[in-house]
Amino acid sequence: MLPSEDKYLANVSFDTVIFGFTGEELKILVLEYQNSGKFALPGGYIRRDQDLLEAVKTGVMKRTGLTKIHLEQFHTFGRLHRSDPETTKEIARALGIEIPNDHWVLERFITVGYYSLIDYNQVQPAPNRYSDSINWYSINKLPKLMMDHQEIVDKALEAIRNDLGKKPIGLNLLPEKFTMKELRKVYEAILNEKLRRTTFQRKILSMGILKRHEKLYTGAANKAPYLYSFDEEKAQKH
Amino acid sequence: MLPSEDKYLANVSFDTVIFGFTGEELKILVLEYQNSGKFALPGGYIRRDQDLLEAVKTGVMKRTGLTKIHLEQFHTFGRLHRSDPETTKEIARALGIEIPNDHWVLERFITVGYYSLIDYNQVQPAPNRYSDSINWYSINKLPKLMMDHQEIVDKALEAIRNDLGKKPIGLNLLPEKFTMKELRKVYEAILNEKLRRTTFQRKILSMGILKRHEKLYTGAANKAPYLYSFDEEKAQKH
DNA sequence: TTATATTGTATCAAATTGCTACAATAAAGG
DNA sequence: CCTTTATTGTAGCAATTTGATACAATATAA
Repeated sequence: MLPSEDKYLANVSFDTVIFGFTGEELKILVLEYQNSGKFALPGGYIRRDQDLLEAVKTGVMKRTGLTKIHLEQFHTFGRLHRSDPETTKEIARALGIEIPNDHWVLERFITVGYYSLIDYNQVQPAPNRYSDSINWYSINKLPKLMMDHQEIVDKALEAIRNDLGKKPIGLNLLPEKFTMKELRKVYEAILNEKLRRTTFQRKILSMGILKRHEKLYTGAANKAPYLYSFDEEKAQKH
Repeated sequence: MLPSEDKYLANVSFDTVIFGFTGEELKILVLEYQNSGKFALPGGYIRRDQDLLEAVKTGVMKRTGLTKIHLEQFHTFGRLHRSDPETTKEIARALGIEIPNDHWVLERFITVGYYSLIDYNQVQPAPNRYSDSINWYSINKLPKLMMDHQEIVDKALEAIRNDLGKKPIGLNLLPEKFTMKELRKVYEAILNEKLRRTTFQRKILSMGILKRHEKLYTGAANKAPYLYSFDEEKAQKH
């Protein structure tokens, strides 16, 4: 069943770069379409009765199973030949669907890019009805993505690196309570560079947005680190 | 004559916040539609055979007469009721045009926001065929703008403040050669705060992106300041 | 108890920024 | 032509922030 023209806006779509952190690496969710072997970012169309942001939120919820989702819009891609009707047709054909040549999904699309930060361990990735699978791929070892999706990923990374300096968005990639080392590892993975342990700790603590909790006893033969969480009250004041 | 559906993408538009600097104040270009007295940002639709960026560039060229234009995309606005068919109808009616109820320009639009920085003194603002006038308005004394255009201006300001810290975009608001004081005034107008004269000079010069030229003798009874220009070669190295 | 790995902070050096001072003008006015 | 005035360019030092090292405080194993 092809999506109906009455239900969705024409010529506009969204794509999302959904980031997760394994403890070591930064990964994103990539869809693989059945039989055609094409890799793509999760995305979709915008219903005519829905906010753009709502549409994106709903899309990410469906793919991740999460309800509370951190989203940031970072860029809109509007190059003339960025979307490609041939690719769309191929994917459909591999699914046994024939798209009429004048169908709206074959028109040119301008796509709005969002990135999302989620807790890797809470996610049950769910493929959509057109795709074989949805899987985590390391940011450094992505398969060849269709159309301009690699460019979208690159821009998302640029945006998140930029935002990291201003808001403590890195927190969204960790569970509610985390150690200072985990938080630092997140920053290192995003910025792709080592950070000084002591300077990092001092800087983050001096922002006054973290609440300190009990210690975490891992069983390792060394001093146990404290657990921290994001303190909304303290953050408000600033 | 109403724009043809064959020629333009449906449901997507662009709007531009065109900044100029008078020497004291930051201003933007605002259109006023004939008879209806509605104020709006310059914007337009995207031709089906044109890059989004090209469409925006062409639009700004038409309004300003300039050919070399600095453009930055900053946000895309997609709220469900952000565009309003009643407003569009009113504007058309005041022009003596009746828009059929099923016409595509009355549909919902998602709009991509760009800001542009131009040399105030080189501009000959030109109204489009639907508008009475196009005028400079101080950023602090804008008329009531239609639909969500005030929100678009606010976001543009936020974006330019943010970008200013990274790239020396402020230069685009001045003629090719400028004094240090002029550049500082631009920064002050954008950030809406006073900056220390000596610290500003040291910081900008230490970036190593300016070329120093001859002095500017204004006739004032004091030491003449040097003129500077942006040095692309030096900037490349960095 | 001792050894080991890691954490939390203190400490001091190095770099950056804030602030003040002052010499160097460009023109006006005696 | 000498003084006055307003502004510019930069030096110099204090205050703050960041970089780098050191070290005491553990949690567990041996």
